[in-house]
Amino acid sequence: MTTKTKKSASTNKRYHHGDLHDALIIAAAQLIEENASVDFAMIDAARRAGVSSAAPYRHFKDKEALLEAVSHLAFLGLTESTQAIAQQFQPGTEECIIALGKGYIQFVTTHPQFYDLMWGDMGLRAIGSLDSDLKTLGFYTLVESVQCWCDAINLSHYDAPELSVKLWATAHGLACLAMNHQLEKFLPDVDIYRLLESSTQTFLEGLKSPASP
Amino acid sequence: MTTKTKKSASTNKRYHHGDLHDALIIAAAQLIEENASVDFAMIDAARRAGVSSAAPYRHFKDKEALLEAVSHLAFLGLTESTQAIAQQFQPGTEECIIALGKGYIQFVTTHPQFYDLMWGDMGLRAIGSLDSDLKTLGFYTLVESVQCWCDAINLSHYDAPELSVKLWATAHGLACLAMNHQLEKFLPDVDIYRLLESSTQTFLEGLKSPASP
DNA sequence: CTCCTATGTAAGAGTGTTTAACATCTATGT
DNA sequence: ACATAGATGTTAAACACTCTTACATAGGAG
Repeated sequence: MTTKTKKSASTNKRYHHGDLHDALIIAAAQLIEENASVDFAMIDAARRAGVSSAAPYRHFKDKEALLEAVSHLAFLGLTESTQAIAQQFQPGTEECIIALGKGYIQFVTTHPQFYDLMWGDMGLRAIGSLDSDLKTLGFYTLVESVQCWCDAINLSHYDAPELSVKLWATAHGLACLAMNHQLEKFLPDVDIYRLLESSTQTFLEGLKSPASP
Repeated sequence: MTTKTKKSASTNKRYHHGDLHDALIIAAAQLIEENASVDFAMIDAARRAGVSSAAPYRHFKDKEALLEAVSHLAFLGLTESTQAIAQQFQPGTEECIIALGKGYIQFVTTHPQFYDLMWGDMGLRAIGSLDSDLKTLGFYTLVESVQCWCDAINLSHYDAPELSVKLWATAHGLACLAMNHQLEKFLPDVDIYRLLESSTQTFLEGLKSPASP
């Protein structure tokens, strides 16, 4: 025996390890970050948490379930970041809408390794319960701001969710292209945030134009 | 021996199989399509081509090399589709620009299994030689049309590549969101092509507005 | 015809996921 | 306290997949 009783490193919520469930999520997130890929090894996450290779299966049905938990964490981060930004700006202003877009791009591009988890491969399958709430919260923050913008300049005939999807798509697309190094290929030394800003401004300008659908 | 000499099914370029190289690419593409994932098994591609599990490694260094070849095929399809569309419309018209966007969305969303290969995980690493030419051809088709549009209505002070990137980003973003079932979640019964069309129109309208950067 | 090289096969090493059987810890009731 | 049930963790091994090595064979050039 090695007398490694490991009594109370952290809050002693769980039995043996203390909190293997969360420790595994954190370990997996770290490995994904380090490898810049979701293709980490289950056994490495286990080792990093200080347990044997089979232990994780007491907490997660399989590797995909662990990935889903990490995905949940990632969406939590995005949602929190979005809401924090919304509170720093006057809702309904162009600045607010642009800031939300910039924040989105910032989050996505600074965590490229989480992309697959959030929108890629994984997004297509699985992802059950958390799907409804967590994934939509951030979007409705944007919708709220867009609705305010419409009301403020007498354009209430527009459908705020639809406009929001269009704005979201542009930010999402720019973030994707940036992560794939497409932006720098066609626009050397481009600033993605400036791109989003001017793009959004042009779009909003178009909405104000008399020749709008 | 099974007397399966398989003499001349296709052009007899290669020795034993005839053309294992291409047969493997096709088999891999099929498997990716069927599994709706790039996570196919090398041995299955080999079996489908009628050879042993080690044979593919005579033609492809590893699995990633085979995936890269499939990716090449996918980009070829996208490029051809884009150029075909460009030829059907008067360059420089809004119809042409919108059609290019619709074609892009059509290609991406009808081949969702190729997304990872083209823009996802794989896109980030590897992908060597084909990167420069094939991946850019389609884009420059768009740039050309945008440039014509600018010239046609005296807006030549705009940077066509930059505008093209913005338009591309919107189409790309919409396609991504559609594949992840985000569109239908927030806009039930939405038509993504109508969304792209109105979005593009609004953007172009914004460019014509006097209050443009 | 014989040899060289491109191509393919068989077998297995290495890596990683997951399960099964067994061991140990914590909580709970008495 | 103490026993016990059930949750948590360990070891060993089954299974799947990638990729390598050693050997076999086919077809063309001399």
